[in-house]
Amino acid sequence: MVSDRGLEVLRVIVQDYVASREPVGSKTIVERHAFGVSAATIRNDMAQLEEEELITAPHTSSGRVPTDKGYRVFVDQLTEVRPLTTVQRQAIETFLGQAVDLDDVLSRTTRLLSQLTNQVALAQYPSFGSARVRHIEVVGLGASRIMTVLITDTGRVDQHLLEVPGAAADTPAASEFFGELRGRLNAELGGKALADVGDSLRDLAANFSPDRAELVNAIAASLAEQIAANRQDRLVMSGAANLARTASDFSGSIYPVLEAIEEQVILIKLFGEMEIDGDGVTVSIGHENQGFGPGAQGLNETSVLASGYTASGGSVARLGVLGPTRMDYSTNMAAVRAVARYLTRLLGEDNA
Amino acid sequence: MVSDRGLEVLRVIVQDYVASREPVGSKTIVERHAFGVSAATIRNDMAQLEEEELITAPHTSSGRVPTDKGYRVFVDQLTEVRPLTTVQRQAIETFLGQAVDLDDVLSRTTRLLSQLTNQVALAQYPSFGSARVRHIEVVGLGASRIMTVLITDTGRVDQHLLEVPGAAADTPAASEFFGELRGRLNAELGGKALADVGDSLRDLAANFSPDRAELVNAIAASLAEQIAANRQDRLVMSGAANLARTASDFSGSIYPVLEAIEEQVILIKLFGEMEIDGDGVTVSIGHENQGFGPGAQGLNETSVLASGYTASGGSVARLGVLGPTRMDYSTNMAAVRAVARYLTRLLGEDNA
DNA sequence: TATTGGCAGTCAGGTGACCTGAGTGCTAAG
DNA sequence: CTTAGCACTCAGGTCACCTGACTGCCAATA
Repeated sequence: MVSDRGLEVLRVIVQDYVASREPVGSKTIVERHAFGVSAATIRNDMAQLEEEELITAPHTSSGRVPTDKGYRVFVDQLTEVRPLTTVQRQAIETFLGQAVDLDDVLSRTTRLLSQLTNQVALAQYPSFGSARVRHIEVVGLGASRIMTVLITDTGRVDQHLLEVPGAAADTPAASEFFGELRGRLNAELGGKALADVGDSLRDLAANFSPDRAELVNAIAASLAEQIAANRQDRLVMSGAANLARTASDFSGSIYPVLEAIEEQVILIKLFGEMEIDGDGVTVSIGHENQGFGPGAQGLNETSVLASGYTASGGSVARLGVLGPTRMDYSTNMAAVRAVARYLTRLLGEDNA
Repeated sequence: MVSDRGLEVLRVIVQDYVASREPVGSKTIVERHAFGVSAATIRNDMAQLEEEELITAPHTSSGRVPTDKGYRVFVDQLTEVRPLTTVQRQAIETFLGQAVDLDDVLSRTTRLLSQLTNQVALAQYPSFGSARVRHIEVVGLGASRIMTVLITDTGRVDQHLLEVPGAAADTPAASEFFGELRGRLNAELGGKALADVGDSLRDLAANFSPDRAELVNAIAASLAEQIAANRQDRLVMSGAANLARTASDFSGSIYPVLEAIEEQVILIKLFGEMEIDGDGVTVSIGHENQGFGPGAQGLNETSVLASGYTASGGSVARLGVLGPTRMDYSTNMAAVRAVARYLTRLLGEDNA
């Protein structure tokens, strides 16, 4: 077992290594921290930590470096999420407060978060899964072209074009018909969860005269497709340049890392698997990122910090940062948590 | 002056250097290309090329490398844009053909282009500048919340939320009023260029009863803001990982390059300055990218290829690729041109 | 038993000497 | 104008060497 002092040694190893980027040895530990024991004693503790695979030596005669497992223990037991400074909090409020729509909110969120952490920041669009229909529009755009617009209570707007030859969609009659259709759609579907609208859409044509059936069905199919296609979430990303800045933290090129990030599927899966309790911040470290498809091994030397935010309608999405395992967990976790909280407040009140 | 053979030498230097990534010397030139003269003669030609600053020697005893100026001459005079293979053409059609909306089109475009060129691909949203209003929606979303949706003939949809306390926007009366407002807005503004709608919006309230004036003005202001805020273009980007792959082509870190790319303003300015004739491809090489704001010197060692595409309504936007100056101009220019052409066709017919 | 000082051993990384080979510029001759 | 030849340059690889920062272990100590 590792003694209390041993854990304390682990902590300072992580902290010093993150700060200095150099393997830390027993001598520097006793010099920089008041342990009240000699370097030899620290060496004994370090031998135990190495036994437990919490630290490792890059080569025989060098100091020690935390392993993924070491970072894990550090994150779980040894670090306090230190609160942000008031200046930083204000920066969040002023910068995010200016956003005009959901796109803008998420774009600003990632830019802000990447600046606060000096890492790559990621944010997921609120999932359609548990979102509800707020409003549906059907608009004729010329003779044979119809646009459907789906607005959800998460503030998301998706449009879809469909082509219906011979629909005569720009006549007054069609306009009236669209009005009726719009009314019925909103009456039937308004407030329903997106996952549940399928059935109602299928029966839609029964409510209209048979000669309209084809058109109604085309529109219903378009809406259904719109919902299905958008079920797959999208990610917003910012701060990729920070990866290049910290390139020396990676053993090889940063190419596989960038590639894994652009392959958004991997991150979406990873976000999905990370359990997040309340407004906490979850961390996935190094090899823990594996198993999310080919390309995910590009994330072998990175850590992902994630938290959740809630858009109105209760739909939860993730946001977080990604960087080398050698990162300042304490500060970055605080930043992620603060931004997630603020985002929840913003989107909650904004769409209440 | 540089002789004809001298230019031919420049051409093979560029081609060989791009292919091999190594300075090319007189001996390898006579070995690999049938010039019918000796290495010494080539050396004389190279001395002239160096005199003209078209090539340079990294160090005394090594082969030569093209300068920015050398690439410029190569691009302007010595390269044929070789057509794409049928397979590649088909890839463009099938991949882009599946797109469902403008976001999707541009996202697919950049992913495709980055795959075709192995470089970073960029695409600009069609500018609002010359776009026209296709449709405007006004929707009540609860008691005090109103959403305006602006649809342009470029296929772009922008929504905006506004808060009007006490608007009672969810009453039947309000709904009717919104219908009237919607009708008037579309009648007055439909088909107008976005740049020209300002005046009409200002006079809008005069058409409604005075007790509605405040609300109408709020909505008009919202629409005006929506147009103004979106005048500034956005960029879609893909293939940043390719920069990491070609990292050895840059003298320093790729950090400043990535940073310049994320700072979209620089690229938007650069795109704006590049003159594009017809469906040609314009190239900006190395130092030519300077002068577009701080951070632009990050693009000192990159070249930007750009072409234009036309969305219906005549609004022109740019797309292109960015990579190290040491790139395969011939192939990449062909890819950019082909994608730009296809995009014009797609967006033209799709919104005709 | 836990801690300590001391000592021998290890090894990454820096330095300097050296060599090799690719490539050049120049000159004189064809 | 072209060519062959020659002397020169220099990047980059290799090798030997040294230094300094660590460690592991052991015997002494509190």
